[in-house]
Amino acid sequence: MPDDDAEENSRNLAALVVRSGERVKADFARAVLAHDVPPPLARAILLLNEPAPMGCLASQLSCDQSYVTRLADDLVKRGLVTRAPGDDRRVQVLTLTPAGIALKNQLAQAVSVDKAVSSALTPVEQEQLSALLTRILDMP
Amino acid sequence: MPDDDAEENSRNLAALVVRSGERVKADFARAVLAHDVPPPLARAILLLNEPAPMGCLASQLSCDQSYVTRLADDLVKRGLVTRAPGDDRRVQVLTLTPAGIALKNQLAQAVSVDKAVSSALTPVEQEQLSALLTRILDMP
DNA sequence: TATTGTTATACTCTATAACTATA
DNA sequence: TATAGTTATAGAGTATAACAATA
Repeated sequence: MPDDDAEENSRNLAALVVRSGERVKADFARAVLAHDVPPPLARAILLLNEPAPMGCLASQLSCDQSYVTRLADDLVKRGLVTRAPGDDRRVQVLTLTPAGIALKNQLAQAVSVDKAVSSALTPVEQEQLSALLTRILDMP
Repeated sequence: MPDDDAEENSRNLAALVVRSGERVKADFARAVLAHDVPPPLARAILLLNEPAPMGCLASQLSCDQSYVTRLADDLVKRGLVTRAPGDDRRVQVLTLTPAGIALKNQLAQAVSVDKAVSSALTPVEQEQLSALLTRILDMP
């Protein structure tokens, strides 16, 4: 039955997509945990190229604002960011401290060295992969 | 600086791989939750084509055995599987009940209908994607 | 003694709801 | 009254460690 084959193939492909995502996440986690930074904190740090309101970070991380509060608490406790009111006094702006900047550079280095994705594929293949995955993500 | 570009591209690609995996997982979750089955339970059910020892399920799910105990408790409570000692009396064999089989068929149907991956791509493209992702997963 | 599974506990990541302060 | 952030709480998914039964 070719129908069953098609179905099984597409299930395998789905599983492959999931496992690849998990592999990339695991690589990221390994790289940043070596610097004693939990992955969610590392993600936030790497996004903080410019000082940013907490709500902005929430949308970049696509998570709830209350979770950003939690992350920010942790980052401040570690001396990696400061929290200061913005022009609109409701807004709290997060800014990397010098220690935060130094750590961000280390993390950027660590995650770029530890890149299963780019070391496995040629630039052309990376383009192909990117195009295919974009098609999936663009599905309704 | 072309180096920065390459680095940024590979970071974007990594993010794309992660997001695609999350998309597929979210589609799976939506499909099975419509049948009142939490995703981890659904995964277990779909793997139970044949009666299987718990340790076998643990390795297929790549999770700890103690977690399989938890899943099995839940599946038994729902009347979807039975737990019975095997030839080696240390082993507990999980077998789908008739209700479990019926649900498995419904779930298989639901997840195959709801397939962003295969509806977004032609068979040839699916082959390409599969090959590229396999290369990533085969990295040391 | 090594292996299979269970129990109790705890951890990580994240959301929801109710709230405060500012606009 | 709408918006930004905070607090307290809770839930999903999963692991670790100590243990029991069988081999």
